[in-house]
Amino acid sequence: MDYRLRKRDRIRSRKEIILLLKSGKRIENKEFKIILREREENSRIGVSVKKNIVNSVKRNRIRRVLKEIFRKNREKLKKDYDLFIIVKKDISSKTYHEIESAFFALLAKGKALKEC
RNA sequence: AGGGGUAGAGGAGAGAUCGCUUCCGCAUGAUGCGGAGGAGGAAAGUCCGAACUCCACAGGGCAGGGUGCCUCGUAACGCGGGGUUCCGGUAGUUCUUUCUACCGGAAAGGAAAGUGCCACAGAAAACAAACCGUCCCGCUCUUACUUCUUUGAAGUAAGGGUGGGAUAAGGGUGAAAAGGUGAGGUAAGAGCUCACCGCUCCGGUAGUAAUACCGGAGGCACGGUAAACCCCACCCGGAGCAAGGCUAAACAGGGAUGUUAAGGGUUGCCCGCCCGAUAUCCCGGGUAAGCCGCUUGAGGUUAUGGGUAACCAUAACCCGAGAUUAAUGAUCUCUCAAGACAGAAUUCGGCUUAUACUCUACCCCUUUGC
RNA sequence: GUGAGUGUAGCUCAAUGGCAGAGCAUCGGACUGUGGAUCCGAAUGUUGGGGGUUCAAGUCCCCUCACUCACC
Repeated sequence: MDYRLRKRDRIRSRKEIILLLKSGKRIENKEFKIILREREENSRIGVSVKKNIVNSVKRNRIRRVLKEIFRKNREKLKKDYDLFIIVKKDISSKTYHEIESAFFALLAKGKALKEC
């Protein structure tokens, strides 16, 4: 399995994001809002952290951790998706593993994961 | 030894695995492989100053904004260095005033160009006058005493009233009361006169200067506030890398002006200047994908020299991020003092603010010892 | 990137440089069998924070924090 996360694996234009926001399926809890839509092949990710988390170092860490989680666990997705994650709460003080389990719990709620 | 302040230096390290991104090389034809590099002292706030680019010129006046002890540094600054004066603290000195040293701070030009303001209290708040009071003189009333033979009159003293004059010493206030203290002087007083201090003016000396010191003269005039208006001196064209340029794609055009003067530009106004036909302006429509700008620069490090210093000069060596949904990360292990504030977006010079912990220098406080 | 504004009692807002107020809300009392309404009374402030100018600062000046808005 390829664990890399190259440019083609990321959602890279404003136009695409607006389209996704209009047409995608939404799942959310207190921390995240995930918008996803099925794709033919090659899952892609985009992360947006709200500015109410004032400190930019914290925003950067949250975004990087989420990208890392996606990179390592892409094969667990049921199908290929465009996946846009909006972070609503400051979760920068949590560890990688706490964020990971919270993220998977939400994805499972949206039935986007393979059956284990 | 502990605490505080100011200034400065640093601000976790090592290993393994999996990634991201820029450049170079090779393979190749869109990705692989290898190599090298990859956030800060504040990258922050956007409070100042510049570079750079465009607006076809930037020139004058008014308006507006900014700065304001002196001097040096700088590309420039509202920044920095050094000095002056004033203020605060500490220590010493002195009966006290004062003087000296060290540390810290200051938007520190002009109040004898003009205007405004100075609540409450107070007699009065800026023109020094009125009032109370003090003193002298006149008139008058009351009381007491004395003198004259009595009625009564005169005189003296004290007190009250009133008129004229002298005065600014005193008047409970206030942030501030018209030089201060002491002596003389006077009817009472007063820079009225004198001594010391302060102040103003003039001259000299030292210094580039701010200013300091010395000498002389003047009886003293000039309350505070310009971070109130204002005056004076100096500075400022406007916009900002979403500047601006190129390529590609897409769309729908319409209107106005028009040959020497309408119009337009010069982003507050006037003059002036400029543009003026495949032109200019206005309205409407379309696209927003890529490339350049984009990192070698008022650049760093070291040495030598100059300078009290900020800084400057010369030489050698070095190249140390360049993204665009936006790289510099994640996990695990080990070490210790257990890791703060915090993330580049055109680029520099400052200022300001945040900052666990460690260290250095100076100053202050507390305690203990010599 | 550029520019403008706001911050005062729990809330909404006032206040020429001169004793920080109003309305609503809160609390206590009266009225009522009880509650509401009404009447009487009371409490409430580091004027976002720090420093400066001034005799005196919410007001003037500087720095700073938070928030809001506008334009490209």
